[in-house]
Amino acid sequence: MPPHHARHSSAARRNMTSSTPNSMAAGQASYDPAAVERKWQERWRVERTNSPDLDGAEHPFYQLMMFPYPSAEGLHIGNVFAFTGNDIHGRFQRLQGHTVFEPIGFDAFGIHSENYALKVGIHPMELIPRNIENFRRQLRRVGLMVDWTHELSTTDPPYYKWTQWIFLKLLERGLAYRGKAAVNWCPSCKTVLANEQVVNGACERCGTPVGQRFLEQWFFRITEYAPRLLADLDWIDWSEVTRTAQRNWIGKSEGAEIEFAFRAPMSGASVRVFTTRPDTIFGATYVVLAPEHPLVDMVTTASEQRVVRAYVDRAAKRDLVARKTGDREKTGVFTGGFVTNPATGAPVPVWVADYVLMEYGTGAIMAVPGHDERDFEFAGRFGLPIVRVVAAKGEGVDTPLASAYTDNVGGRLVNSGQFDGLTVPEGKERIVAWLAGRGAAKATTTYRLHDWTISRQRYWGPPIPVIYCDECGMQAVPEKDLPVVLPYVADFRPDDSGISPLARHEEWYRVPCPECGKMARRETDVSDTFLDSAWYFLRYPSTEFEDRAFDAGRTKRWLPVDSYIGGNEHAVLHLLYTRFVTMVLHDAGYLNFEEPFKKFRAHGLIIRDGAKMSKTKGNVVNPDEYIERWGADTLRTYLMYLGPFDEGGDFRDSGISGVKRFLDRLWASSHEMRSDGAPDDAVMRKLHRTIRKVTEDTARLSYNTAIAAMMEYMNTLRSNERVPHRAEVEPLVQLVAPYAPHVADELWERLGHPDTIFSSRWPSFDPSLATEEEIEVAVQVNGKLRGTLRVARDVTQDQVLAAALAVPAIAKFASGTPKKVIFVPGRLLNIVW
RNA sequence: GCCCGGGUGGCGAAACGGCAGACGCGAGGGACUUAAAAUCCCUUUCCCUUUGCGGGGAGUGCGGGUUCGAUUCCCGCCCCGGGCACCA
Repeated sequence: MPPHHARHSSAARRNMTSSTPNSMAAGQASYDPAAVERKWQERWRVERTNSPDLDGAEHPFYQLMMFPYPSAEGLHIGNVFAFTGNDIHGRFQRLQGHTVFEPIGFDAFGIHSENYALKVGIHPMELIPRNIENFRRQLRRVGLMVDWTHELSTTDPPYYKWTQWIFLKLLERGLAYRGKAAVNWCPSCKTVLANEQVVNGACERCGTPVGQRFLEQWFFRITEYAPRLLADLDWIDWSEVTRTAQRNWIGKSEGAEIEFAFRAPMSGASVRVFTTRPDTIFGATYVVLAPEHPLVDMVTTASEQRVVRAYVDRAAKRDLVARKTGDREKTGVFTGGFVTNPATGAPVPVWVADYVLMEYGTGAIMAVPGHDERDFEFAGRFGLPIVRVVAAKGEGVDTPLASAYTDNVGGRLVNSGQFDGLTVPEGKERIVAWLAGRGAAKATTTYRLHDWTISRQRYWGPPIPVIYCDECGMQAVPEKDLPVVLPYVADFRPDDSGISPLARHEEWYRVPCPECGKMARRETDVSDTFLDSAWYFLRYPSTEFEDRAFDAGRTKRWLPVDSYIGGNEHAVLHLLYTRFVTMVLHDAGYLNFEEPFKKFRAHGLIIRDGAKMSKTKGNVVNPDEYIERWGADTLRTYLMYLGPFDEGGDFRDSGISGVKRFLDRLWASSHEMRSDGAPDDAVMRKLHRTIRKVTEDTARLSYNTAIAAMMEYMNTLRSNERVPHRAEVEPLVQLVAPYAPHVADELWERLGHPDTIFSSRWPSFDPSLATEEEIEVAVQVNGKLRGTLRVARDVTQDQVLAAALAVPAIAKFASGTPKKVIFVPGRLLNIVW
């Protein structure tokens, strides 16, 4: 149901095209967002308003938003929310005098695109450009300050040439390697997934339970960077939630590796375990190996061979889902072998159980059932001894353990020989030192983070630039031969073989060896999409250079990114890989910074009717509809007004009319205002307070309260049908500009300014005007509010107290001299009798 | 289970430890108008009391605590959302 202005729209449009500066007084047209937005989007394009001088900017500001994946469904309202939040910040910085670069691009490679292409039966090379075109159209309508001359798509050969180049840099530095490994295999997408892409044991993309496969894969040695990736989190200016997520993902654990020597008949060998609780070693009553552990065969005695073999086989077949989720009932088998507890000298049995994971620590643990829940459960189930070695206050060696006692702060060591009575931290240190002295232990740090699997047995990605030669072995594709272009192949469907579709195209993969010239074979896997997006921000300022990934001068001027705002769903994927790649390029001498973003802020999620938007739920909001009905300016401002930007919010139709009304009133005020005489003093004070608040709130992304402040000022401007003065209105148009750029530019022009409002300077506030002369002070008696007083701003405590005592409603509580008087200047007076 | 968020009117939400509910939506009433729209004005947490003006009390998920004063800080719970999940 289009609002009131619909029937005026054609008249409005006529009026607008003929409007000239200063024509406002004559025949004001009502606000027609569609016409205004069309006009200004065109003007900005023609005048290149949003293309900064990348080489000459004196105060560069790089505002980066997370580039979208161009889905067939088109732009999502969540994208609009995120981009608007970025755009407001970028426009605000520009009004502050910065030269702002706000680029956008498309993250168009990857499984998501490819799966959709398979579903609709259209080749991605046709589908993706179509989707991108639709995204461009929609993005333009939102009115973003995007520099379209630096647009990029990860699927363009001039872009992925450099993605491949980055792969080669990692290869050169020994950070890319091939290895056969148990990998997550999605049977539906028929490809390998990184750990980060497995959600609850299922494929992040399609939801199919993920299985386990052993495949030869390319890995990036991100674990080598774990300590640095972790350390920098202490100082980078990022949202705390994101830093915490990364910290947890990297998962640093300090502890020790301890050797448990095998007993006869295998004397001489030993198994190394990792533990974070070396203090509990006197309570280690058995040792557990992961089923994949290389020592399993060796330790297993002849009599146990059959059972152990069967268990190991079953574990190998059991996919990672069943093992990592669902029923977690502990299982395991005894190997028949024994090792010696290096602290007690006692023999302890060696078991195999799948609750121990090969990929973490050493793949073997010392089990301390008394002080570890999992070990407690396992020991209970298999009748293994449970020994107490830590006791809380009031407990002794013999206090029975109904469950594992895992507290590592309050307890004291017991049953631990010479170490009895120590606290847990003391025990850790002393026991490790003691064992280390005998060569049986060393303090170590372990990380949860795994190396990054980047091979994808799929079609839609950049081919990994490597050639295998029977004579010379694995060869990197020489830089001059980049890009290795992804060929158009009609049959790009993956199959169960675990081999990439490109491996079916001999005409493509047969190439001469760059070293010896004999026929060799290209790598037929492509790389993970997350590699594409790990460096895109480096490319934007340099899109016109074909002979380098990023130009040194441009990079020096524009990077690192000043402000990056995006969804926290990327906290441990994109944002971690990006930091890693940046560090590697820094170490390789290509960048002089190792952290890519000076500032990162996570925004919230837009939901609908309390639920995440999805096609199946049918609650997807199409931005086009809202832009048509209300205009982009209203939609933008409304999305920001919904709630705190970092929390997101529930998108409902109710409320959007209030924002439209606000812009209508801004329009009306700009036309009705008077220019003669002087502005109202009280209104001007309110204006300066508003400028201060909007400036502060916009800077810290508190958009909802900034908008509220502008609305409040609008109420002041128009209260009791007063006619506002030009000096009262004009600055408001500027304050609104980051939020509702089209209407602001239109009104700015109508106010007689020939240039875009975005080349004007943000209004400043006068601190003395921003302060009220008279203030209201709350008067409390014994902490309870009993009245308020209007007093001069700079009154003293005694003056307020005297005034308060003169008020009967307060004086009636008086009983002698007050025990205490608390005075908060400008706020309140509390009298305690 | 662990780690993050969050819980405030009919609704979305504000609130440096200092007048809880700004701003907006919705609802009700009024002015202007032939009428409508637009605009402007008033009311809108709950309970008690008062013919009215007014007065009193309770109240920010629950229970404690610190403080002259707590939505805000501390301790212990409950509920909702998200993430991680046998990580030794």
